[in-house]
Amino acid sequence: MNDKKIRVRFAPSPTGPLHMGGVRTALYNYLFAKKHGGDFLLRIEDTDQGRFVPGAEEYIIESLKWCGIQPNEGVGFGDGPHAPYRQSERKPLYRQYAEQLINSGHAYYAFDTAEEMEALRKQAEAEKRTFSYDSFTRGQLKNSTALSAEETAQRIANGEAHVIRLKVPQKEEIQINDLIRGEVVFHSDLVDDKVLLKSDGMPTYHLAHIVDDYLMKITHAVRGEEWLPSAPAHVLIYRYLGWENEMPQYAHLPLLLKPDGNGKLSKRDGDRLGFPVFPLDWQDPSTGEKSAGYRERGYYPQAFVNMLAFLGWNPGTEQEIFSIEELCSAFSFEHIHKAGAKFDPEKAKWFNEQYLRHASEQEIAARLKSVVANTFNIGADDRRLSENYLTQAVVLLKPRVQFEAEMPEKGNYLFMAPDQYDQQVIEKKWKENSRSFFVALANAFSTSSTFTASDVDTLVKETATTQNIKPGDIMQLFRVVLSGQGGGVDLTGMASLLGKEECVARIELALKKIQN
RNA sequence: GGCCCGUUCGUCUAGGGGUUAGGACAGCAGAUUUUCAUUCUGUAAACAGGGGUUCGAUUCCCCUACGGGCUACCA
Repeated sequence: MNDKKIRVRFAPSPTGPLHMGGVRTALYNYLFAKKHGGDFLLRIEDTDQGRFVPGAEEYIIESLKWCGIQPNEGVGFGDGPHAPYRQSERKPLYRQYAEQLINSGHAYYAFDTAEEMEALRKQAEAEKRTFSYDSFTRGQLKNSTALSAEETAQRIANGEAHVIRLKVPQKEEIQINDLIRGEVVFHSDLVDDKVLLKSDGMPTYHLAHIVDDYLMKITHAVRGEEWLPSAPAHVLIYRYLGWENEMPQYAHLPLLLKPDGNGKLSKRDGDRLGFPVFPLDWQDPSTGEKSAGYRERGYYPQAFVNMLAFLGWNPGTEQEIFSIEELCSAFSFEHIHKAGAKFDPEKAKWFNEQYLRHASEQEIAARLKSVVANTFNIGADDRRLSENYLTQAVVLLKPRVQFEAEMPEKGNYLFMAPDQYDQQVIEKKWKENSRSFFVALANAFSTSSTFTASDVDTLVKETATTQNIKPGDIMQLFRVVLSGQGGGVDLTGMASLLGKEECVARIELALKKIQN
């Protein structure tokens, strides 16, 4: 068992954009596979034709690519020895296994219609019970355990719609050994007769994932905790199919919870609290409804992945910043916390900030170039678009933002002269001698041969002294004159970057516009 | 309702029969700074409750409470 090659899968259904919780599940699968030199594959569980959403599969693939969680086998990733990896394309495979279960007496045909089931459920609800299709009720329902063999055969021969259900035994204890939770015991009396094959001939998740996991030689099934209640049915299916020895080890992951209040994290929470719940932007093809993605919000995929990894897992050390390679070697199921994790959008930003701090200024500058050009309408040969200028701008801006995309807006004064000036600062700091100070400063700038940050510092202080002003009294005014704003990047660094001519021009502009 | 899983600072979590219960985010205070940040320092903040077991429980067991999940011909 232990010498088998580790094979895990991520098996989402294409019913919409991939939720960040799903990405985390994929990530844990990936980390576990890589840690043990195993395989990680992507299987698309599209057995519900009614819930299929166009574009969802592509979205899943693109999301995994963006995150750097690359399957080495599966839909969108070159398939592999077990193709196809899309369950709808494997449809003919499943019926034989359902029939095998019927033949061995572990499953049966059921002819109850959806309407009949609905009525039963309503009635039970009215009596404050829950209807369950199980070992206690199946005898009174329309299925091959209750009907005669002739009638069953007749109905099938007539082409009557039917499903195949698992025949769950009474009075058995079903134990599953979960990698995260240890031994969990269920009583079979409380397990319902799950539908294995639907009336449209498609398998349900229960049958399909088992057949595929078996055929695809999956060794570990890592999935969300919402699957734990149906795990005993899965154990039974493996057992009755004769595959119990090949059954993968199950690991049920804790869920991602809402930041406030209770319940699992949903799309609504993102809208309500203003953070993305999905890796990429998504627009619902039928409603046109849009959902924000981490990528478009400006998150680095590495930061997103790092953040996700720490939601329910920890390395057991105090290190928090991990590359995906480091995550691979540090990962283990023992360090997965059992309780659900409330998602904290603030911490997510913090992770991005950490990656931003360590990002290369040159690379950020290169990425920002076209945005800056467009935003400020700057021609290609302008010095403000030079690598050097942009890089210096990034150096100044980097410590004050959490996302590199904030930089152009936050540092707009590095790319264009202000058109208005912070009135509060002007009123408070502008004195009768201010005008003469700036005239003198412009003069001093003009005659200076070099213009480094420390040159600016010296020139400002010298001018202040000759004008009989304390440097502290004009520093913020100087900032407003140059940028229009009372706060911002390092002042002398900014002046130096803007350059002598631009500074002089901005002083003259300010002198014209500020009336005091 | 039933079944299953869970419960350490506000949040993510470490730890584990004897600890000053550790870290991070957020908060607060201070230092630095021309501003806003960054950075640094400091600070406040937790073992849900009750029973056991034990010389000793936050740690092990049970109960309760609370939270979560499931209870479809959805996954």
